Amino acid sequence: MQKNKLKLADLAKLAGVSTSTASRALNDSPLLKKETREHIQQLAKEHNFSLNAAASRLRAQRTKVIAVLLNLDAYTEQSVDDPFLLKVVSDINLAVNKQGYELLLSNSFMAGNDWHGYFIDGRRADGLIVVGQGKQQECIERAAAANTPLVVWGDPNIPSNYAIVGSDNFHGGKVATEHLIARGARKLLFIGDPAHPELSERYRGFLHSCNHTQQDQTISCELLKIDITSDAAYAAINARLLKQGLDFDGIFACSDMLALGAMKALKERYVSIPNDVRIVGFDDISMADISSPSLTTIAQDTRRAATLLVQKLIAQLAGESIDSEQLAIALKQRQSS
Amino acid sequence: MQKNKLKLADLAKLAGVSTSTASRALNDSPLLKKETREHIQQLAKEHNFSLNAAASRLRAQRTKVIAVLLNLDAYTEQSVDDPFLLKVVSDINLAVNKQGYELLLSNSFMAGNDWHGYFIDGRRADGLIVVGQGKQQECIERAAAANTPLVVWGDPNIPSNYAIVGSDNFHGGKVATEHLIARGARKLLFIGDPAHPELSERYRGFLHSCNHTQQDQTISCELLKIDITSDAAYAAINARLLKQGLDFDGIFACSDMLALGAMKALKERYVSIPNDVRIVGFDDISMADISSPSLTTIAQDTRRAATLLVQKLIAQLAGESIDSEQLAIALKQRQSS
DNA sequence: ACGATCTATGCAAACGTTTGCAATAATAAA
DNA sequence: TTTATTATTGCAAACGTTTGCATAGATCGT
Repeated sequence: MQKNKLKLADLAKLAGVSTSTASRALNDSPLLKKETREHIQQLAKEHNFSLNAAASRLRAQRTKVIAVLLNLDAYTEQSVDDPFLLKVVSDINLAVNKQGYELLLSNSFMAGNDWHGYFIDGRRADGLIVVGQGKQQECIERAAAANTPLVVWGDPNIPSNYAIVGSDNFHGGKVATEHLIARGARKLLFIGDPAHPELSERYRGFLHSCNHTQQDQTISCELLKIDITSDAAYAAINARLLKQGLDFDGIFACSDMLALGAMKALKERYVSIPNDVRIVGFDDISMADISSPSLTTIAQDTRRAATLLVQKLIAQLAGESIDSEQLAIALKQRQSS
Repeated sequence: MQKNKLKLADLAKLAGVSTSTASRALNDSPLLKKETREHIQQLAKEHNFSLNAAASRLRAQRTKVIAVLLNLDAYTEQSVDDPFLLKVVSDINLAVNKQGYELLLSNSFMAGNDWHGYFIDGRRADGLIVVGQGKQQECIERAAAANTPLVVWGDPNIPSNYAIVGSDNFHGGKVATEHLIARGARKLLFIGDPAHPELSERYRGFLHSCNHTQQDQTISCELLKIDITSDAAYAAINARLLKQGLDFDGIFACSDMLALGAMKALKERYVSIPNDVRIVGFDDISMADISSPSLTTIAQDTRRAATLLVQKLIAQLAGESIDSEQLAIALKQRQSS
């Protein structure tokens, strides 16, 4: 706990070089002779020296920080509780660190409406990863229009002036629904809220499968529009069973949490899964495997998504122009279907 | 997208004042006349002006950033996916923002061993919230010894030279176990890993209840030491049932995820919950309520914990000395017991 | 052996704020 | 009126890096 923190100049003096040289050494500049560089780095280690990031950022006009913005309409004042979303953040965290960047975790509460001003002009971060397109995309579009280095986790099929990385939600919806039908379901329910871009694509896939599957029997499909919380799913299925009885035999839930909520309601009313009702979720959160019956679901490759998001953002920071990219999904069949 | 970003001097010129005045206006300095202040703030809004945080931090020697450090032995190279931990982070995020600070999400991978050097000397953050005490506390202790503003989420009963906020794990363990016994369990199993400080306290509570409960029959208790993942719990209970049959009638799992894993194994072997085996978890993650049977658990007040962590840290930044604080836990009885 | 090219380092000027101190204008006290 | 006090504002010096340019040896081709 030395009282006087070392500054670069002090370290330089210790090494008998100029501050320029010291600076270059710590930044691995190829201008320096290998010995000089290593000697200074060694010295820095010994003295527990660390650069003043504020000064460095000011001078270099570069922060080496990536901001992750949770863009969730509903949760403005509320803490996030969706395990899938948090997994995405966690994976992004890892990917960001691997590239030598730090992660500023933010949200609309802090950033306000002018994301470019807050993050970029404000020199808080070099670029932005937006998690979730949200119901209205104005803020993202404005930021993109202002040339903010920016990548979005969302549905790559949505037309946009910014790059999006995300799963093939339409295909995921299709696959899930085809699977339900293949497993014998004929009266299908979609639960979720298609107002969200990604969920809307899943719903499109659902409809597509319902309408295009060749079967001897006709397939009926229905949208049960609910808030995307497990509680809402539980309540909705519960109410449905009470009012109309069991008039469906397959559920495609737009997220695992919804599926689990629905399953709880079904089990409480002694509806057999998967015999009476087959059910498929989306996301493949860890609970999908632990629940019983375990939950068939559409897995998203968040690990790879995170890597891509960060790679693309960094490419954009380097001046390259980047494109959206779609990730393949995978059906994980388990006991619920 | 103005090409030339405004700097404070420009804004000042626009307002017809000096940069000093402009600076004070944006920082709500009481030195300024109210009109002046508001006029400049107004102007700043109009022009989407935002201060350069790097410059500000350099000059003021203050970052207005709080770093949150996920201190997890196991997860060094791996992304976190414990829903409870992520909920804690999310609650901290909220609390941090409410106090006007930003949140730097970090981990041992970035910070290395010299936390004081990295965060404080490096001017990346003003203070540190460490989530999880980890199996070995050297890093925390060293940082605390270096006078790092620092608060830890952990068990407040652990002796330490730093302030800890956390639940009363011992009492939680006691209450959970007493409840199991009250519900008729006699042969109790604790699953988890007491090597972690918090879990060790829960285990102590477990033992205490087993040994001090007045009952006609004697209570047996046993530690089943496993990794703290739901998979491990599933595997362990599964193996146990195969090898020794059902030789227990109550489980206290040191986390909900473990409890859910255990429940899955029990259900697969047609052990009735709660008739044959009562089970209690810890944390009260959202899945506890959704699972079926729903899971009795010890709820931790993460919302309040987050608020306290941030408050204490900020108090410490202001020079006050702060103490550890223990939060009450609450038994949530559900169907599993 | 001599200019030309290259390598390795130092000098000094930014980067854009905040803030102690001085200065001036306005008000109160005498 | 004069002086002491207070309320506002401006001046200019930091904060600690990075980096374009200059410089001085070292190397090389002829």
